[in-house]
Amino acid sequence: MRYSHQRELILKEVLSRKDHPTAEQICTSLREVCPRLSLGTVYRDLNTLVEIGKVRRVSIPGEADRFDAELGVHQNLFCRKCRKVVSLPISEDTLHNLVMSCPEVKVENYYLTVFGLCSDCARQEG
Amino acid sequence: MRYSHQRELILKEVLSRKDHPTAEQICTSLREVCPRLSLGTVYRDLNTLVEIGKVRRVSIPGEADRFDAELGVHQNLFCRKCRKVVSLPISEDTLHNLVMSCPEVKVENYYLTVFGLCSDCARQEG
DNA sequence: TTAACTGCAAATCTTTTGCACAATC
DNA sequence: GATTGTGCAAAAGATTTGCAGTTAA
Repeated sequence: MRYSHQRELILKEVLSRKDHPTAEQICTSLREVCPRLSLGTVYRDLNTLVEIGKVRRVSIPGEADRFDAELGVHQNLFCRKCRKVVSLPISEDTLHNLVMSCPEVKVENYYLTVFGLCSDCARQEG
Repeated sequence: MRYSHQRELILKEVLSRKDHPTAEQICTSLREVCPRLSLGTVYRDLNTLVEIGKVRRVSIPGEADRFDAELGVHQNLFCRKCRKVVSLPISEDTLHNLVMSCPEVKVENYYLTVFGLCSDCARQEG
């Protein structure tokens, strides 16, 4: 793989944001600095970055994929009210053991998506 | 809500299958007995059935949604080789406690999707 | 120079929707 | 008879892809 200006920009953007942006949001942001950037390129580069493990994809049923660079220990909550994705401190060990304990099948990866209200919205609703 | 022949057919089809079919697969099957059945209706009815809790939606990133009627204790594995969805015996209690233990946020629902190889494919690959 | 990367637009795939008609209550 | 549900086709939304041109090695 060789160097690409666009791919670097995209990686830097994902690294610098904490709001789990979509491909479209990343593209819109970056067009301020790279006006010709195309959405197709953003998708292509994000796929590459996910493959090489520099970026993580967060899929939410019925929504556009989000991307983040927090490769650490956490899973995500999708807020039904403000539609934000927030990180969730869930014991990776416990989850890992739970998933890996399944007999017969070969687990390679897993995804926990939690729905509900983020702390801000939960406070508001009481 | 009033009775509908199509909705009943769709529910019966989902109940009778164990292979987590997509809306398209359900539609194709049912056309043998109801040739005019439209895909739009299948989607509409499946959404209704999910809302009233008779059917469960299984979302897999990048794939069409699957539907099943197993409302019991289990989560799903998506096989990367044969692309089948199989049920997974995971301790619902442990998972529930794990998810519900998150502070501040209000968890309403959650989804564990596991990727890897189903038992058949795992055996083949060794 | 040549293979990988990009922009652009068109294509693909899944799901939803508008509307006129049909079925249910 | 009033609504709800359906079929059909078109639309919408997200993502991929083909191709011709550009760029990094």
